[in-house]
Amino acid sequence: MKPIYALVDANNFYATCEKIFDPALATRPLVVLSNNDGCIVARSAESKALGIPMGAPIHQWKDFCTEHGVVIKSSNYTLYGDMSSRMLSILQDMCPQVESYSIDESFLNLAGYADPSTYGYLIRQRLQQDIKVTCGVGIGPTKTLSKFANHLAKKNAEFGGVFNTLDHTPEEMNRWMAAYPVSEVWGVGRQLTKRLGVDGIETVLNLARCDGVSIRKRYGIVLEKTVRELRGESCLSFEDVGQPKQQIMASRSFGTTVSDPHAIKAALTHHISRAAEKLRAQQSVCANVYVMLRTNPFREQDQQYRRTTLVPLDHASADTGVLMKAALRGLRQIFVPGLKYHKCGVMLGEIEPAGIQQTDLFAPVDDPKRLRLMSLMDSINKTQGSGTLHLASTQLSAAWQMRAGDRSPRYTTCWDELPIAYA
DNA sequence: TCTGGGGTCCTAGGACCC
DNA sequence: TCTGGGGTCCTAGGACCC
Repeated sequence: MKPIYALVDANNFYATCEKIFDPALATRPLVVLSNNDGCIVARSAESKALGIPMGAPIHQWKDFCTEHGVVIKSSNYTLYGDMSSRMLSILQDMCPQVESYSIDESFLNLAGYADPSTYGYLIRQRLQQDIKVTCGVGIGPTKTLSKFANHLAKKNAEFGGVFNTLDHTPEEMNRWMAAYPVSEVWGVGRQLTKRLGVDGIETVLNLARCDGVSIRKRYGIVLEKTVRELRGESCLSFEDVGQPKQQIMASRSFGTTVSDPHAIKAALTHHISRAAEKLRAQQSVCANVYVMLRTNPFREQDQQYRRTTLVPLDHASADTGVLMKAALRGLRQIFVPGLKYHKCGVMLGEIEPAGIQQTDLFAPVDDPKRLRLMSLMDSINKTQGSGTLHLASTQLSAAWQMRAGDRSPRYTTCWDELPIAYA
């Protein structure tokens, strides 16, 4: 049976999470900042109404926020992550096939349901009731159409939060597609919008009516799939939850510019620890470690530098110590003294499931005793808080730490930060 | 002063091989 | 004088997503 895709997407997810636990904020405009308190990554409905744009650097909007009483919050991923998994378990309870696409979005397969649209309303109601999260539901025969339907559901109040393309005639759908710019299509970003505009393709309908082959020649295979999906031909399949990641990254900009190699080393060892933890959590090993280092591209007055280097391991590993040694070797290769660095990070590549690597008798493998130590460390860090236990080689240095001035409490995961109700 | 982090997929170009 | 071309692998980088 062909799948029927329902995209369930929470409205203003981060802002909503903040409001749920602090009723005083219920009707106030609110924005949530990125890591490091750099730019605005989420806005409540009231902030959107004030015209605050997504992604804006907060320093350009600080005065505006003060003037209009906008509440500014640092991001609290512990809280959002926990709310996200609650949302996911409700969806999994309501539908056997769920693909978690991002922290606040999932695709569901509603094929076989007697009335997908009605079920969409039920899903919406249940999320509202159980966790106070409002979402939009877009339903269609392809992922790209369900994305577009979701957008229509959110933008047009008359649909009550659910839009199903299958409930509309082709003529009606054409009218909807003609009414929205091509930039609303999933997979069409800024650059493509510009190029398509030059070619006279300005609305969703314009794109849907393009010839697949010529689009492929001019724009590549990705956009060709998008065109076909807009016409109802499914090209992107359903992926079940729990696929192991093929790359694992950990990177962060420094709170300030950093030139001291020891501070960079400290940051890098921290990133490796986090990445290795994620690697072990999905029961994988990796064979490559990429190290990235760069200056701040926004500071045009500074000398610019960015480099990545790949360090292959001599055996696939999930041992923090092994990965750490490789990362530090990479850092020595690309570090240039005297520059003002802004960000560093690591990426683990060539990831495969642990335990099935091809090895011959003489190829080194991870030391099982060390692996038991790692898994013990992981479980303690999981329950007692990240960083409770770490390898001695993980250097502690405050020089590069993030800023997060206005983070709300981790209401749902930390005993010390539970919400308090006064009777 | 202050501009995120994590992920995927595709493509172009160089190196290398036969 | 004339000095291949196609396949594959790797890497870097770009585009997109949220």
